[in-house]
Order: sequence, then C-alpha cells, then structure tokens
Amino acid sequence: MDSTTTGFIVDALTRAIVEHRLQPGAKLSEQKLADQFGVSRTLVRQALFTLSQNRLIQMEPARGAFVAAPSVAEAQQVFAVRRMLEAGMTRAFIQQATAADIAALYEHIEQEKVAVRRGDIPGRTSLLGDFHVCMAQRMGNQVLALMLTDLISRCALITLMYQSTTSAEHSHEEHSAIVQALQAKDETLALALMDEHLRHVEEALTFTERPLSRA
Amino acid sequence: MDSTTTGFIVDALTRAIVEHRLQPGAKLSEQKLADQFGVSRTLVRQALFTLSQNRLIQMEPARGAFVAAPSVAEAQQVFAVRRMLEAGMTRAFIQQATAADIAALYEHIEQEKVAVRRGDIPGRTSLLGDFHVCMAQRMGNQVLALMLTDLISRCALITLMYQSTTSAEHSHEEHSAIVQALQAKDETLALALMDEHLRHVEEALTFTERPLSRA
DNA sequence: ATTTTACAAAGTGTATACACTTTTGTGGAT
DNA sequence: ATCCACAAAAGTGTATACACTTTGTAAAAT
Repeated sequence: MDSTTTGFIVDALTRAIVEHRLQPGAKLSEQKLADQFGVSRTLVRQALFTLSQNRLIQMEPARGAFVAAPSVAEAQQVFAVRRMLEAGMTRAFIQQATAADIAALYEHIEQEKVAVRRGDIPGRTSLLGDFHVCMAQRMGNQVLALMLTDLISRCALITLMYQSTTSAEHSHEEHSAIVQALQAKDETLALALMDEHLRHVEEALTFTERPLSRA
Repeated sequence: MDSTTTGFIVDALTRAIVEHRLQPGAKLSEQKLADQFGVSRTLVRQALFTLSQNRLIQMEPARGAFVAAPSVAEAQQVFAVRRMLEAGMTRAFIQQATAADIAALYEHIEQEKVAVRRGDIPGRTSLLGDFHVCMAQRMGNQVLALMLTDLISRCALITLMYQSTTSAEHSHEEHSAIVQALQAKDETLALALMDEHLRHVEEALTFTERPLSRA
C-alpha cells in the first residue's frame, strides 16, 4: 500500500485542509477527486480512509467524506493531549538534549523568524507547528514525532475553524523563550513556558460552537 | 467506509495479533484472509491498511502485509510516550476526578482481580490494559482514550514479542496502589507509582534484539 | 398551499478483472 | 553439487463494473 501514489493524494488533501482551501464540512466526492488526480476511485478511497484515521475528515456511511469540523469539546481534548505529551517531551529534552539539539532548535527558530518577517502565511504556520515536531525528532523518538505531527495537523484545522487570533509573532517569541529555558536546563521554567504557550494558542480561539454550514 | 464489515475484520485481526495467535513477522495474504472472512480482497485491504496505520502490521510494497515486529528502539519509544501521556493523565485525574470516577476504577480493579484469580489469560491481559484506557475515558477525553488504546495494543504486541516476565498479579497490585493514591489526591505519590508501574512493565521485557524468522 | 409518493440522478459499497511485480521452481551450464 | 537463467506461479496494485443507498425533483393527493 501507500505506494507513494496514495501518499501523494493524502499529502495534497492534508495541505488543502490545513491551509484552509477546503472548508470544514465540505464534501469530498470520490469521483471528483479521482478525476482531479487522474486516478481511480480506489486510490482516492484509500487516501480518504487515511485522512479519516487522522481525523482530518469524517466519513459517514453511504453519504461520503466531509472535511472534519471538530467540536469545541474535541478541540479542547486535542489541546489537553498536546499539553500532556509536550510536558513530558520537554522534561525528556532537558535531560537528554545535547548542544547540537539546542542548536537545531535555534536554527529552526531562525527559519520561523524569516517566514514571519516575509509574511509567508502557509510557511510560517507550517514552521510554527514543526517546532514541536522538531523537538520530538531531536529526541530520536519517532513514535512521539508521528503522534505530534497528527495532533498538530488537527490543531491547524481547529485553529482555522475557530478563527484563531494568535499572532504568529507571539508564538515565535514563545518558542524562543522555551529554547532559552531548555538551553539553561531550567526544567521548571521550560515546563511553565511550554504549558503557557499551548494554553495561549488554545485561548486565542473563539470557542463559540457554531453549526457551520454542512454542505 | 468502515461499514462495520471492515471494522469487524480489523477487530478480529487485532485480537489475533494481540492474543499471539499470529506471530510477529507472519505474512497476511490478502486472498487467504478474503476467503477466510468470506469477503473480497477489497475489504481485507482496507482492514490491513487500518492495521498498518495502527502499527500492528507493516506493509511492504508489492510484497504484502506482515505482522509488525517492533524493534527494541520502537518498543522503548512507545513506552516513553505512554509515560508522558499517562503522567499528564494522572495529574488531570487528580484535579478533576469525582468520587464516581474513583469508584469506577475500583470496580475495574475488582474485575482484574477476578480475571487474575481465574487464570483467564486473554481476559486479564485485556483488562490490565483497559485500566489505563478507563482512566482516560473517565476524564471524558476521547482523544486521549483512543490514543492510549492504540498505544496499549502496540504494547501488547511488544510484550509478547519480547517475552515479558511481568506477572499479572504484580500489575494488578500496582493498579490498586495507584487508585489509592488517586483517591487520596496525593499527586506526587500517584505520579511516582504510575511511572514506576510503566517502567516495571517495560523492564520485565527481555530486550534482546532478535531477528525473528520473517516468514 | 402543503404534504406525500414515485421516480430519476448521483454517489457510495463491494466484487471482480487485469496488469505488473515478486517469488518460486526447473533445467542446463559450469 | 552449485550457480545462473528463465519460465511459471502466486500475489499485490489499480481500474472498472455493478448493486444498493441516499438525495433531489416533480407530479399527485390531501
């Protein structure tokens, strides 16, 4: 499976969803996608199935696939899980991280800064999320990195759905502060900053449960 | 999708893998499974695809699906993630749990005791894992519960692969101690017990990387 | 005018067919 | 006896066909 063809479709649709080119609730017709990608419904279905497992779309029996519209409750649960995971990750990082790991984070932050300055919206969104994945990968924990990747995709969907007011500069600055605490090996501070950072992102959402046209 | 037919096959195969009726590395032929379940390859492929996303099987292009044989490194990463998640979950539990939640855990532990006494191997294995999922569900965090369910399935596979020597009684007693700490709202103790519990399960594994006949 | 029913269109669910890759087994050469 | 070449068999990858469900529409009945 996943002979790169399916994977390509998954990636394309993931980007389309995360970059808001497909609205939550929008219907994804199998045949249309098949024509669009120039493949059969078989491959499209596999891709849709993958996305449904990633919770980026929801499949209703005999009705089709729709871009996921996470509820407020689900959004809060996702953030809660992120806080749990990333708190643990932060602790592990301080214990295990080498100078090279710290340097890698600094480099990442530099990329963030460039994207933010250039006003590169998709680029900075992606980079701001990747910061967290980068930490996981630097720990050498692939399992954690994959889980975080999924969670962050869901967060991107949530963020655009509930019209986040978080400024990219703000997140970037918080990342910077976190790395400094990591470098200083100040566990208490790093944990507090990471938790605060995630809560800021969550609190910036306007959690008004709205029906959101379902077609 | 997942019109219960695929889900049924997924569940059946998951049980077969977790209960050791399918050895790690064993090949899963699509046509054989299709005949066995009385469906077409289409549904079997969907089920296999799901299992591959759950990391219970591994699909190699043009070669087929094999029961996953997690490496030592992957096993340790899975346990590391569990410790992170469950530490956070324990904290949240102490903060939010009601008397009814505590009671539910006590009831669960009672079921564990029964299964352990009766020597009901599959039952007790399942229950010992469900203890952790039960905590997540009691917190009302479905996202967390689903992630833990997946992780625990993987742990079951890991455990049987590396011939765990953990006694079921031991795990059961540790669960009991954890619940008591939760009831006393002793966060420090509960966290220590939970972490220790997960480390015990992990340390009971004989982490000798073995090739394991791949056919 | 509103509701109901029948029918047509569209779309999903599953099975099957075919192309292509990998594997296996056989025969001959070294 | 071992090794290589090649052909047959098995199995996966993708496309398509068909059945069935849902949905939308329009006519008929209330």
